[in-house]
Amino acid sequence: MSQPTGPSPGEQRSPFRTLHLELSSTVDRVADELRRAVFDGELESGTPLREVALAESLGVSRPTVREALGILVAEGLAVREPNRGVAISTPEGDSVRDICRARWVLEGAGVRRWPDADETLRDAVRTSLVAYTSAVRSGASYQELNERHLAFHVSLVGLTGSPRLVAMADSLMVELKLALAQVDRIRRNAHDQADSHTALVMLLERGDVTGAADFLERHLADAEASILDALRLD
Amino acid sequence: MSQPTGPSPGEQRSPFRTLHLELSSTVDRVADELRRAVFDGELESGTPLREVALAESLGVSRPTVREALGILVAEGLAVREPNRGVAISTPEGDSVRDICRARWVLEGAGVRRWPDADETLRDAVRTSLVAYTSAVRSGASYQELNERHLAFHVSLVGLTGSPRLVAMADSLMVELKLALAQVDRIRRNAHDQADSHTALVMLLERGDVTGAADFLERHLADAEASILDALRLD
DNA sequence: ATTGCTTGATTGTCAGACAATCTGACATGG
DNA sequence: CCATGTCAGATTGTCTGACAATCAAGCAAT
Repeated sequence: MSQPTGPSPGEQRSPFRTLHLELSSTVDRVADELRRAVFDGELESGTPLREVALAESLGVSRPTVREALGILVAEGLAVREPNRGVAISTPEGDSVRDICRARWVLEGAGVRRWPDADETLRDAVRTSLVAYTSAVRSGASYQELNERHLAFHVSLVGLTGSPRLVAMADSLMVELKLALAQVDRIRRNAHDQADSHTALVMLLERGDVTGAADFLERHLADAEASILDALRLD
Repeated sequence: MSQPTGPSPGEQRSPFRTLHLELSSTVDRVADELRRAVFDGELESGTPLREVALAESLGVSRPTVREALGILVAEGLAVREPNRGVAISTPEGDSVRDICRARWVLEGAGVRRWPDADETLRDAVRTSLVAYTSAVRSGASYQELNERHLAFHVSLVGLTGSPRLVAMADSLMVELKLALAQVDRIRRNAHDQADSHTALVMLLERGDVTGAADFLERHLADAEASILDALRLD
């Protein structure tokens, strides 16, 4: 035995554990580019995504574009009507309400598990909070503020310790970003919510879980009302 | 105005409201067939899904198969390793635990909303319960019992009134069905859980929401232990 | 005003092809 | 014996080109 510390073949015990190689397919890069364009407001809600036009524009073939569009549709960023192609989703009032309701279920579950959660998960919440607040103070770009803000909320779901719930929260945030991109097209009012979030974490650190849950519920309700108001949807 | 009752062009007021035409693409049919084969145990966990072989077998082209495989992967039923193709997922112990934890979050949220839920949603729970119990009494097939059983649990999530949470629950059930299909390959022990479910609904009808929630938590914990035991995973 | 036809555009699906990559076996050299 | 280099086969990732089905719009006809 030349490797006394790694007898099991499945688990490599080597000095290269920290190395990673980002191998991305063309399809993934196309999907990323489309997402970026949507979130940056370059593609308005309802815009049809023609396969041939995109293929020529991006310098890839039509099947590749088609597969990328399938990903966007699966994520809810776009909708496909049979034989009519796919178009950027238009966030309805019902969608926003539904997303916020689902957020409350997921994030509330995370907050309630704060006392029992692993220390590393609680630390993830703290670090995402400081990442957000420091971005606010340093006057980061609007896109980045949104990103950090939503990342904080996802880290709350992370308290459940469930990768699947986090994935669901991520998917909700993607849809939310779509709605926000439509709002920001009109008026970019990323009002500072750092204080609110800091207060939430302080309640948690103090052990007041139910207080934090109530606070979160109000916070999410406010966010919903704010988005609906900005979208001018009843 | 020749249509005084339907002035808005988006809402058709015609006598054909009940008609529906199921238009399904080839890709969807391929995906359905693959799902069926997995759930029926024809495809063992870990089986590689070769694109050319499937295309010839099903009489469709490779891009069509490829797109269907993408759907399966997005659902979590299969995994894709770059340049190595996709294979049926193998349910790990961690996956089962995670699925059950996520189930508890979603279904618990539904149960807690029973008092405030719309009457039609509560009725959906009742009807799915009788659909399950009657299937049990009539000695329905194993597949159908599973289907009804999981449909009842999804109907609990439906109490939240959130389509997205229901979709998430559906996705969890699909993964659960995959794990159960592996179990049933060995021993088909769909032990009768109708009594347990009936007791849960009776607690709800009585207005004992917290009691129902506790009952559900135990029920889900038992289910998790049972599946893990059957899979012989620690 | 409704129906029917025609044209152009777009998607859904197919067939064939090629390069890149993985697997496994084999050969080579220390 | 072990590590490395090499090769053939298999499979995927992607491209090209093509065709039928469907849709939208415009126009003609009843």
